[in-house]
Amino acid sequence: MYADIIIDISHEQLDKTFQYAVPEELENTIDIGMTVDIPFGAGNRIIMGYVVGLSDKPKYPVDKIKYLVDVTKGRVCVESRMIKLAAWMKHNYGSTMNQAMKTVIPVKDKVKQKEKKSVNLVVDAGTANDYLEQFRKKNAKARYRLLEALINEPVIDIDIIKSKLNITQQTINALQELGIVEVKSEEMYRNPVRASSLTGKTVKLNEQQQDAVDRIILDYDNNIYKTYLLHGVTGSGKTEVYMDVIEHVLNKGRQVIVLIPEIALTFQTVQRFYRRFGDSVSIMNSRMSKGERYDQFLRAQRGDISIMIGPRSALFTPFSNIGLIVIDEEHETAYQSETAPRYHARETAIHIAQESGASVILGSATPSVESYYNALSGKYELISLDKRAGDGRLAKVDIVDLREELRQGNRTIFSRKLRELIADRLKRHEQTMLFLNKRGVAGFISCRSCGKVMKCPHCDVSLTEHANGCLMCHYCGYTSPKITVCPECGSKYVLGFRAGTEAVEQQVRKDFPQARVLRMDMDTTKGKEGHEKILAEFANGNADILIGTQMIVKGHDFPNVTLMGVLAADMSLYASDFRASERTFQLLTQAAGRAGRAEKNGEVVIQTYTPEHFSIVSAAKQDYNDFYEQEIAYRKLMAYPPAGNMMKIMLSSSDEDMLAKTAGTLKVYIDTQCIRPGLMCIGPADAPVYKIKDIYSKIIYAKHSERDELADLYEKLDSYVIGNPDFRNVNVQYDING
DNA sequence: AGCACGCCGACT
DNA sequence: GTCGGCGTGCTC
Repeated sequence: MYADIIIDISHEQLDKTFQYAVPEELENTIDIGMTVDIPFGAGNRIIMGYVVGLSDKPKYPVDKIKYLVDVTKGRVCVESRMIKLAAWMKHNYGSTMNQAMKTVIPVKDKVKQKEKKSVNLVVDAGTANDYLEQFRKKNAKARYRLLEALINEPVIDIDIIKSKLNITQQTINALQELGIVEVKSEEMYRNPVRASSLTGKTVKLNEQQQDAVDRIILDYDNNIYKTYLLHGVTGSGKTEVYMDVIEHVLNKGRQVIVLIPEIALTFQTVQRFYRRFGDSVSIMNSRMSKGERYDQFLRAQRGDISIMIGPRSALFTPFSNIGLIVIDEEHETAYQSETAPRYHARETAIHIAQESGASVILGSATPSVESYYNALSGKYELISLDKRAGDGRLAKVDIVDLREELRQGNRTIFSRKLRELIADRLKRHEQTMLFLNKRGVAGFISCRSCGKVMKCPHCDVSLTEHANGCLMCHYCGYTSPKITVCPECGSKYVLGFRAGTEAVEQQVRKDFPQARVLRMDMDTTKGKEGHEKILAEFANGNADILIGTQMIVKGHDFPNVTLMGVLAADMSLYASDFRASERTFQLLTQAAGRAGRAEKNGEVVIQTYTPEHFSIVSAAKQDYNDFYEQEIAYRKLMAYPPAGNMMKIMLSSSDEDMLAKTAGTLKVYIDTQCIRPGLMCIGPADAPVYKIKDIYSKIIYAKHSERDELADLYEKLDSYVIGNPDFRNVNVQYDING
């Protein structure tokens, strides 16, 4: 008997199955999905591998086939559906089979918690220079290169050494044996989850909620498994709908996965599920220890639990009979993985559901344009909840035109209206939140006088400013010279937004010295604890004003907040990304939902240079359909997803010249060798952040109306890149519809 | 990823 | 020659 095995080394050249002979005594034990120990390579070193197939026929010269050693002890066997899922992800999102396997197998007992290794110089300058001279004489080029670099900079990241200096592990080992360097690895540590207790009231479903539940349950009982888009305005009680459907599914003896964006995975949310479903609920989060995760995995497999709540990785809980997958806040960007395979939890959930005959509920107050498009086209079923469940009221929203403020001579961060309202709230001892939506801001240029933003004439996304003052499009590479006067109105107030949360804090302290101010951003929330601490302090009323970025508009409810100020709504509007309008609408709608969720009337002030922009207008009206109509027209016009499909091909390398050369080669290859009707390819252009840690990146975009065409293109490009030695030091990543 | 093999310049 | 060191190719 022979076993097809994926080996536990993530490398393109090893990303295929290897056939091993199964020892007779293991023939009855071995099964697809098991982890086995195998001898590999010339040294027959023992590594791990995953069994993905079994057969009686050898497909490889029999004399070269080795025997596998054993089934790895202390590891759980994954079901074969997980291996199929991994293969699907590999094909759809572009990754090695090994990476896909690791994504799908949630528990790794040998946790490679992205430990960062660095090489440190451990001898003094004199000794180092002696060695350097010695290497030069002996013509030991690699050692010379390495030591030279280390003399300049005594601590260097091991990845950079290997890629940028083209040094192999052997050279590092050699210097280590000579006692010149040491390799140090930094371990990341994580916090255990801490729980406190809370109580809440149970809610009776209103008519609309009950309708939604009934519709889904009726289909379910008739074995119709669909994807439902539950479009419910803020406060319409989506969670209650989920819970009723979940209960029904559990009663049928099937299991449920509930996905929540990590940031919203607070104890409060989870507590609601605990209260209703008790011990059958389990949580997964990224901060759990390997032991805890391993337990979760076993418990799910044994059937001890039947509901798993967690971030996108909870999707891979090994339940035996999944009946329902719920994705809350389905529009959140956290549902897309940042590492290969760059899968999207929504698409993956739908795939899993189709494979196992399960339903999917997507819930959001501001659905992603993709999902709404699918709902309108009949691919998903749309269920709307437009009535607020409790007694909550919509906040009153005011849009303030900052251009007008400028004309009136007010050049500060706060409009007169906002300043007045803040003073009023201070007097009434109610709380204020000030929101600076800095998401994806990379130096766009706008006119302070007329609000005009410099955009690419071909791609209709914002141009970003480079160090030399040139403006550049990150989709197609279009460049325009430095702009000093507004081409629209001739004003010389053309510049980018530079204000950060610190600047806002200073201004608040200056204008309202009596106010107690809290600031929440990357700086003040080092680690997860900081985040919760600030929110708790604000909730307890220890501050009057909370200033922050996106974090403050997500999740938590503060009943005493009656004023929300959005300082510059435009900021997220002009990220150089075709989803900028969508993000802006979502953020503003969420922000507006923060004010006045309880009995007190809330007010929202949105300050902007472009009060007429549809994202801002429709967010102020809390009108999703209005927003959607205009946004989808734009997507259709530009053939952006969901109206078309777009593949992002990102090339990165430490060698700038090589990067430029290979990016050009690849573009030419696509244009000449991959001709297919309807394929459009733009670029290469510099990535939004061109240089990160000495690694340069360029991007090529390919558009096509059919997704499969792009997947085919990916396969073709991938094999071309692997076969071309020029790409040796260039990393190529693909991302479809990200 | 890591091991073996073949090539290349320096040294006995 | 031959030895230490580097780059390349292969691994069931």
